Amino acid sequence: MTDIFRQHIEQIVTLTDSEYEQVRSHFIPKKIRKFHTLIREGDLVFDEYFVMKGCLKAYKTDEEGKDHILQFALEEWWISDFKALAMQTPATINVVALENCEMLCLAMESRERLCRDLHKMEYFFRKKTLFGYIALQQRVLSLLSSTAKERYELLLQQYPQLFQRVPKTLIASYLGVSRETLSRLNKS
Amino acid sequence: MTDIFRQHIEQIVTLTDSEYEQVRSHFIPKKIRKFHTLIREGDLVFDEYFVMKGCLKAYKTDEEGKDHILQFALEEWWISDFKALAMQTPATINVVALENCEMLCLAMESRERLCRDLHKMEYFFRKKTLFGYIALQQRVLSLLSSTAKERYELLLQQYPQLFQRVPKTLIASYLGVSRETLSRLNKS
DNA sequence: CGCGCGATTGAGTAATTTCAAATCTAGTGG
DNA sequence: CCACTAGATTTGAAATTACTCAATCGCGCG
Repeated sequence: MTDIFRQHIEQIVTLTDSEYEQVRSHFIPKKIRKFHTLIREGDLVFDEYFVMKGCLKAYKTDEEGKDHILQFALEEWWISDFKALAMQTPATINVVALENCEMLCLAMESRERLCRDLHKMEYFFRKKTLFGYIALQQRVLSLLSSTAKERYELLLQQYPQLFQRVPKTLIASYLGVSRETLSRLNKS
Repeated sequence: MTDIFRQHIEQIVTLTDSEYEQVRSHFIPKKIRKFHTLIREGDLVFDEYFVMKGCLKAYKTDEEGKDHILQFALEEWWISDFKALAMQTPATINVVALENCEMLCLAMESRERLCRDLHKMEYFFRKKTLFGYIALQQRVLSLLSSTAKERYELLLQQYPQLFQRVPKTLIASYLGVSRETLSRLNKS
């Protein structure tokens, strides 16, 4: 089998087989069924997850009960409540499976130990985090300076698979508009 | 003198004097005057900057000529066009001094070399980037789920100094509302 | 004193939201 | 194969919100 996890890491650093075994040994497979919750608001969070198969959403529910999507995670994405994980505070978002999912679970201590023991992995996580930071800067800029239609088209272009797999309502709440407005965008 | 740069790093990793000298030797002091441009859209970007004194804005101008603030940088903040720096593509934002500024300038190769030579510094940059990522996630969530008034009050609470130092117009374009709307928020 | 910049206010306009209803679609069981 | 149902999407109309543009205000500085 082609190991998408190893490939994912080796896009950034090359590993010997024994290094890879060392890395892999810290990840624990985990499955979760469609609609089930991986992280619930208020929970303490100890792990982050690499998605092998399936699709999840991380979202926050506001006072009025409306949901706002912080991120989706398809195959080869990482997901968690990174703030809760880093600060060891209760989760402020929910993470829920949109399909049956298979993940690799990495405990925070495992990540830190990997980074300590394998300089390459500290490099890997630094780069990965930097790319995430850059992507979020782009998202902030697009929230500030683009119309909903432009944001929609950009997302469609960047992640066309997403539109086959998640309901439009969720796309709307990722883009920051109501589902009715999103629907009307397609027409014009 | 109290070295705010060393303190800044030692909030995350402790360094021996000689390690600190090694780190410090890669940073080149740079001054820039109020209203002058550090990075101009279209430039190639080779450096990132640690602000010792002063205040800058990173912003994008849209097709209609309106500015949108991606970030401010006060003392002890880092600023650059991180996307342009990481990808070695032309800058898509401008970085301009709002006051006379003193910075420490770090070339990308110097950062990578520091990370290679000093595992502690790779750890430092990984953590720093993670905190930046988390802060941006919070900003995305507040853009999606909070009213302009709530975002204003959060910013005021987190960075009260900012309001003494930058015009309200810029605060408005950071929050994603017109300056008139921001002005009316204070009243209600 | 008067100039200029930033902030505020008012009025009209444009865009988005809300709420309700209608339509479409995929999956289920007869 | 077809009818039925639940969920998702679309459409319509009214209400709300934010925007634009223009005018005014307030303050610091020469």
